[in-house]
Amino acid sequence: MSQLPLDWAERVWALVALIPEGRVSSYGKLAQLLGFPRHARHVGRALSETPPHIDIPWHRVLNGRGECSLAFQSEGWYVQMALLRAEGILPDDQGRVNLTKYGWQP
DNA sequence: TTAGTGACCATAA
DNA sequence: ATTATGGCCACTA
Repeated sequence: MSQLPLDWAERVWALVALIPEGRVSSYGKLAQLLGFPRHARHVGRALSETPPHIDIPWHRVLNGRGECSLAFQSEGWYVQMALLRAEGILPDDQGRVNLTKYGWQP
């Protein structure tokens, strides 16, 4: 299961669950909020290991440039794009989300 | 033990 | 605007 300390992953999931519909955040931002400013990679890792029964808005987490960090046009990429569009978050011409506009702060 | 990798990021040209 | 570079740290081989 979790290759990362379980408490860490659970903190990530709990924080992601707080992101309201129509807003987004980034890996680095979440790591910062959790008190580990340079651990962005571990936020991504925790999300990649989210068990199916944990229901959180993982699609609201993008990289620091407002882009989807999943492989371009991969299965997950399409899913994330669709979920974002479904809640009114529309990427710009470059396929990116404006973080200053949609970015979430607790 | 070392080297490579990754749903990352800040900074510098 | 874009690339390049160095840093980050847990995991794996």
